[in-house]
This record gives sequence, C-alpha cells and structure tokens, in this order.
Amino acid sequence: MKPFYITTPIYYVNDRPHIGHAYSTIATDVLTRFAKVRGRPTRFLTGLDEHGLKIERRARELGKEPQAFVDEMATPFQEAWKALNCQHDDFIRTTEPRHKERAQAIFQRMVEAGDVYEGEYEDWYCVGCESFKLERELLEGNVCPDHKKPCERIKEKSYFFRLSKYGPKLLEFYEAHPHFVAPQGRYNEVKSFVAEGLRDLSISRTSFKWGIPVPGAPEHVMYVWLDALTNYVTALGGPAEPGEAPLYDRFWANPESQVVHIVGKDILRFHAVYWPAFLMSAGLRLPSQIQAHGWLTINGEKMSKSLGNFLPPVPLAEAVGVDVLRYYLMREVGFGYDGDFSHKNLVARYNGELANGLGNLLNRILPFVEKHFGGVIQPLDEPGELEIELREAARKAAFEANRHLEEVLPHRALDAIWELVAFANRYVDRTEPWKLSKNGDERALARCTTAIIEALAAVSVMAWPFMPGKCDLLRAQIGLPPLEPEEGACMWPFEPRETVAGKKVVKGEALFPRIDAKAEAALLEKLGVKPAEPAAPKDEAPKAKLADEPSKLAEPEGGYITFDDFAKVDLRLGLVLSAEPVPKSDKLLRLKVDLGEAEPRQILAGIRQRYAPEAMVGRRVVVVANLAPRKLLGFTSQGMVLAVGDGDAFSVLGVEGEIAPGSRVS
RNA sequence: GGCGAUAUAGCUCAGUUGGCUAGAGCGGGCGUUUCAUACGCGCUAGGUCCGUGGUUCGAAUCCACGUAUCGCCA
Repeated sequence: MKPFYITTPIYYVNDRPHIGHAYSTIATDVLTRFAKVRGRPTRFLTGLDEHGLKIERRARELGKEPQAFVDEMATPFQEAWKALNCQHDDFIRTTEPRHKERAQAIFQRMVEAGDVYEGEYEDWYCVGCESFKLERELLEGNVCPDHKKPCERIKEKSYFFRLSKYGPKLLEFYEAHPHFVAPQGRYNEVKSFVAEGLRDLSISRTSFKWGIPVPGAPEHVMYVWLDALTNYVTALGGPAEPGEAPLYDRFWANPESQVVHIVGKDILRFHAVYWPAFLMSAGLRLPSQIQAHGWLTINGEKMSKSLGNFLPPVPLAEAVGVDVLRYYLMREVGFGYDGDFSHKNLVARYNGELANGLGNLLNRILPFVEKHFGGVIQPLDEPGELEIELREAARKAAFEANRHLEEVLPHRALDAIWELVAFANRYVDRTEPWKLSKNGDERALARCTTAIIEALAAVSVMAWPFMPGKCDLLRAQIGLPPLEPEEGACMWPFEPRETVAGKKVVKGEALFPRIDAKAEAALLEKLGVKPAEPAAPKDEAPKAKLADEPSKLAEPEGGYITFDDFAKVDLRLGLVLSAEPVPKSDKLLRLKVDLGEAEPRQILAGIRQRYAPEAMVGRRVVVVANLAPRKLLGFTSQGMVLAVGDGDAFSVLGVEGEIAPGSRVS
C-alpha cells in the first residue's frame, strides 16, 4: 500500500479561521479518511504560517510581542479543526524550533547547490501581499491592486535564489508529469507563467526581524514564503539522512509515497513553481500533486472585510452539525472550481439528500426487521433478480466513488454514492415490503430488508470519510460497529464486504431529522442570517429613493450611528465614462464609471426618467463603492450612484471642478 | 495587448476516442403509493447544445472567425 501524505496550506495567522480555511481542511480530512478506509498508511499535516512583516506589525499595533500574538491566534485554528472533526496527525507552526532548524537546513542546501547569491533589492513592496510588486502592476499612487493600499519603496540587501536557472527544468518536469497540478486549466496557467521566463527571487529580508534567521547571516530573515513552504518537509523531520527521521523516510523520501498538497488557487504559483524549484535546488524529492481549489462566495457574495461575511465555521458546525457541514461543502462545489455557500442550498441538500434520501431509507426499512424478525437481520441466501441488481448498483457506486476520490473529485464521489441511495429507494418501492408484511411473506421480506441493509452498510463506509459521525450512527442502527480503518486492510465495499446477517438492528433517533420551515427560520436566526429574501431592501434603496416608495426614506431608523459606522460606507468620486439605457427598463441606465481603479465599474442607476444617457457622460458623481454587487435585469451593478429628491424632481449628486476619480468623499 | 478556459433545459452541471429520438440532480407541473422523517416512486422541460461558416455519410462533440464571461500574464 502506497503511503499517502497530504497537507493543507499552512494558514496565515493574521486571519481568524473562516469557511474558506474550513473548506481546505475538510477536503484534506476527507481524502485522508478515504485513504485510510482503503487501508493506506496516511499522514495529514496542517499548521500555521506565523512569520512575516504583517504579523510583526499587527502584533505591535496591539502592543504585543509577535510570539504572544501568534500564540493567541493559533488557538482558534486548532479548536476549529477539532470542532470540524478534522483529524490531522500533526499541526506545525513555523515558529517552532523543529521547523526553524530544518528550514535553515533547506536554505543551507540551496546555498551549497550554488543557487543563492547576495545582492541588493529595491522595489515597491506591499505589506499586505508580503511581496514585491513590479512598478507596472501598481495602480495610480503606487497602490497595490490587491490590497488597495500604497506600497512602500524598499531597498535592502538580500539573498537571491537562482530561480531563473530552474525554468527549463520545471518545464521538463511539467512535461513528464501531466497531472502534477489540477485542475488542468490552472496547470496551463502555471506552465505559461514559467514558459515566459522566471526572474531570480529575493529570498531574504533585512528590514524586519520576525522570521527565521538565514544561516550564517543572522541580520537576514528568510523570505516568508520560503520559510512557509518548507513546512511540508520540516514537519516530517526532514531533510534528513536515511534512518534519522522515520516519518520523513516513509512519507517524503520514499518514492512510493504519494504526496498531495491541497491549496487555494491564490497560492498555486508558490506551490507549483517556487516550491518545486526550491526542492530541486535542495536535492529533495518533489510532491506528487498540487490540487488547487476555488473560492467560496457566501450566499452569492464575495467574502470581504467590508461586508464582514467571513463566515466562521465553528458556529455553523454547531448549528447544522459537523457532518452536515462537511457533506454540504464537499457536495455543493466541484473541487477546483469556485462555488457558493448558501444557507438556502444547504437546507435544500440536507432535506433532499440526507433526510429524505438516506435517513428515510434507513427509517422505512427497520420497522419490518423489528416486527417480523425481532430485530435480527436475516441471511440473504437466495437473492432474486432485484436483489442482484441492487448489489450490482452498490458495486458500481463503490467503483465510481473510489475512482472519483482518487481523482480528487469528492463531489462526484458523493454523486455516485447517492445514486445508490436513490436506487435503494426505488428497490423498496418495487419490492413493496409493506405488502409482504401484510401477507406474512417473511421469506421475501427477509430478502428485501437484508438487501437494503447491505446497501446501507456499503453507504456507511463510502460516506464515512465525509460524515464519520453520522455514518457510525447509521452503522449502529444496523448493528455494525463504528468504522475503524486499519493500515493494510481495505474496507471499501468493492464487493459486499460486511456480513450483516445475524446482527441486530437498533432503531434510534432519526439520523437526519427534517428541517421544516420553522426549524429553518430558527436555524438562520441562530446563525444571524437575515431571513430568506430580504437582502433586497438594502440594495433596492437606490431605486426606492428615486421613484418607487419615498415613504421608505421618510422613516428614519431610530438612534445615532457612530463615526465607525459611517466610515464603513466607502463613498468615492466617479467619472461617468459611458451611459446607455438598460433594455426592458424605463428607469435604469447602465453606466461605466471610472473610480480610479484598474477597470471602470458597471453601475446601474435608476435615473433614466430624469437623465438622458448622453447627459450623464463626463459627469462626476458620488458613488457608494463598497456596496455589495447586485444583478439587475441581467447586469451586475458594482456600486450605487447617489441622488437626492423623489418622484421626477431629483438630482444626481456631483461635485464641481476636476477632482480625480476615486477620491474619497469625507 | 498576449495566452488559456468556459459558453448545453428555470437553476447547478454531465456529456469518454464525432454516430441511435441531447442527459442527471434540484425547482416547477401532473399522477401514484402509504413502510417511513407529509417521506418515496412514476411521468413531465419539446432546450436555435452562444452565433456564423467549414470538414464529414454524420458534430453539442473537430477547424476558422465572431460574441460574451472568466482566469493567468503583460
């Protein structure tokens, strides 16, 4: 059995854990558990990236020592993974001595390979990105396009890594390993990035201290990404000579070992380009696969600080159940693609697939076993045609789910498993056990109930990596012990593996109690989610203001707002570049507005009755720049143009003079 | 501006090497059963498979151009 070593990214401690972190970690846990069920030796690593200028500054701002700060920030992560039932074998923090020491060893190896030289670096540096930026990438005013903050000009001594030397070697490696990066589209990006030529990489800093000292040059600290990436090796005790570090020998140095890095698409380049180059230089083995996943939006909205919707996973898990959250995340979005986390879809999938599909299947069959056989599951000695078909469906599900999991397509695996669930429900309808029960046909009833329980047993194994808790509960109800994978023993139900005959069913609580409208409302309330649709009023305010319902505006909400509340509204000056009517609407104009950003924004404004399109072009207007994007009549509006007045008598707010687009209104 | 990807039923997506009347799930509609968590099961979408042109006996599936969206790079 090939060893399986899988890692999450080491998360940067500056954030608190959110649903995006949870997604990576859950996916990793699912894949680990799957490998375990298959009997493989596994190792699952996660951890934290705790160095860097950003951390140092943040700690200072809070009047803390960096170490004290990261110690505090680490706890929520450790607690989150525990709460999500993610059973990592190791949790590495880059501030640990075991990491620092081995990271330095890797640096040293790169030096010995002749790939490190001393130089001087001067460029624009974005603290938010922890990286230098090319001048041409920056927005006006040397603002970082990602963080929208001004970059700093930094000039310092620095060690450089001869990354340029590794371009051809990397391309050769990519050529030889067509599945090194998934999804394929992302791989193409990586290849073309490398093919365009690599520049040497600055791999040390002298301007701050919070990092790992460069061996032999303690005034330098290692580039935070180099430091961070090495964790995958250092956590195993590597690099090391054979015999020195058993875990390293078994899971990294061993060419049989399958090494998989799960990463978000934003950090793919570091993992697919820099990391392999570092490893080549250090003379170490390369990972087998980099699996890049996409981003989650929350109820259709991008996660962002200004929206404050960094969904924390733990309360969610507590509200809906860990297993349900895990299931939903793995089922809803295709691995590798962006997806949406929506409370509405979560409830829909829960009710449709878990409650009605699987939970109810169990529930509809147990009463017959209890009533006719005293709860004892009967042998299935003479399977009929229907039973053979059901077994065939189970076998098919096992093969397909296995294949999809091996290809890291968890959503498809669940699809395949739920085909079996659906087939089993159909089987029940075709067999009509309630009639057999009435007629006292116990032979047929025995066949039917056992066939279903066999299928459920198979499901309990295949779905276990996703929902270990619920699957063990399911198993308990059909008289099976909790699943305890063992190295070397494949439990995957390629063939009906587990004997259920003779076991005693134990009907218990519903596995997945249905969430009715009332329960759903309570759930959303608990999670602080606004009930179903009324996200609209907020966004419709501009329209209402102009024509629809002036009464809404006339009702002042009681109480004052603080300055901080006001500051949340990002008001900017925008220059209207173009304007055209929106088809099928007599109110809306579609504007392209320059807000001083890389691209003009598309903003829909309900002002057509008062302003002709051509009258808007060239006008300077006041825009709410951080309003959540919203789709109106097929067009996405990325902001809101302010106006005053009502009915036909209103006026768009503007300014006099040639104030620069993007200027903040204060 | 360069490179790449995607564009299939209301929604989310499958469609292997081009070939039967283009599929699934969800939603909607209709019907049906009653064991079960008012669950299940059956039927139902008549979709220009983005557009145009081409290759072919035959294309959603290949090629070219165009359009739209997205991504990476510049």
